[in-house]
Amino acid sequence: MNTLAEENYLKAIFKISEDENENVSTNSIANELETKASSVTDMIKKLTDKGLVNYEKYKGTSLTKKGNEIAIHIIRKHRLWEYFLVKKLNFQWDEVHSIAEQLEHIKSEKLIRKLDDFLGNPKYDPHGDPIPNKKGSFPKAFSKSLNNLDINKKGIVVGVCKDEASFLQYLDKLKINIGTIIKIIEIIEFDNSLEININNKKIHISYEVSENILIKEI
Amino acid sequence: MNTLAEENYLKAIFKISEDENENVSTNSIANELETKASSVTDMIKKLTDKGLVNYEKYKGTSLTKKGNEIAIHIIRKHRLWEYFLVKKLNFQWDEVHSIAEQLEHIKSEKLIRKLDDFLGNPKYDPHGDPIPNKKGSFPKAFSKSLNNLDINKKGIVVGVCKDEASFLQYLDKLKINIGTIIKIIEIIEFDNSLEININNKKIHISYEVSENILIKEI
DNA sequence: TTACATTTTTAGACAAGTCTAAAATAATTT
DNA sequence: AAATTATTTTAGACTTGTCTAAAAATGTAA
Repeated sequence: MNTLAEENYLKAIFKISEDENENVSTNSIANELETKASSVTDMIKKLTDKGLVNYEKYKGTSLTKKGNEIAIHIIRKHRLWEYFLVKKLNFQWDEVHSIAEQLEHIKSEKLIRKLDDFLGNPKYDPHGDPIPNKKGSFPKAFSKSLNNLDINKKGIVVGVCKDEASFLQYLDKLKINIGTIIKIIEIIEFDNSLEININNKKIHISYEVSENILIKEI
Repeated sequence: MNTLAEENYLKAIFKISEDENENVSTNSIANELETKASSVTDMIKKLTDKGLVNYEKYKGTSLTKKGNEIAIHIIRKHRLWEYFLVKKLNFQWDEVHSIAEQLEHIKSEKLIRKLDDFLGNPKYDPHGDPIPNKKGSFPKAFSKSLNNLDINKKGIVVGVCKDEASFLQYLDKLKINIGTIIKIIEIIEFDNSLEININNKKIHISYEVSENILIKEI
């Protein structure tokens, strides 16, 4: 059984590994967890002893098979709880992250199995992120970021890459939600920002925003 | 904000205070929490500094108003989660205690408010224990222990005083549940055990069991 | 390739919560 | 009331997870 701190480290390493494909650096973990590099080094040693990460001094860290499985299981729990909070308790999608960060550490296999069934075995969480199944395999994501959509093409929003409340609230304000249909009208070369069409209204969004919206081409 | 350990101490003190009406002893807390008296002394000092308990060396401990409120709030959360686990996720009543012991420490007022509404603002948990409302007041319990019921009288089971899995499973085996109707046939003077009638079957239970079954006379 | 900057690790300290062993106090027995 | 027993507290140590400051390794630039 792993402690809360250990679980958070595994999750952080998993998250960083998703983007960069090499060993993750000590600093990037420290950054992700808002802690100090020295604390990370200490914890990494402990996780190495437990066989959850591969680590060589000054060379960075990667998850072992076992560590990866645990990380995925925590993500599964996190996303199932987020789904519960939004779909059953009527939370807004920007409110659930911090509560799910607590709930994801509750230890009971049976609880998660039963919760999954109760929710109807959902495949995607309220942010459009795939929910791994019991065995740890993710449903395929057919999405791409909005900034990769061509001009004049239409896409349907299936998720977001950022779960900061401020970002999600901004999307709400723009009336962008899961299921919203977006058409690219113009790509401003200067800063890669976009003119897009939503419900027959033309709006302008920055490149950074477009990067963090996942769409499926239609 | 209080730590998990602090919350468990407050809960333990509350629980002991329910039975005995005086200051609770250091040893009784140690016993309840399966820890050592010296650890209790240390923690009690911390809780005193935080204004959550009244404490005088060698004289025992009691909850302050503030400490009492926190304890009741944790009990509210525990019982709401138990209700959720049994009524929504179809857990057995003997399985939920340890999971609820984890869930009760999740910090979010909004979560509990929404959970309460989602469950239909239940007044009693699956063991028949009253669920305090937002303001911390308990619904009145009109129950008494089965051993206090007179001979030839009938009662309906409304709760239990013990939530050990072995006890609850034994009750299941005897077909005693919330709502079961019990009639006292004979009280054996020698050991205060009881002959009782359930669904027209005569069975024999020990005094210890009868003590831990709550009934309402009918 | 030497010098400087950045990253990472080590060493030592600290807070929370626990423990054991010993001392202090309270309760009980004779 | 003195002696014995039980309870409670203190003192000091340990673990987990964190931190700061300094040392070591690595990376970059002239």
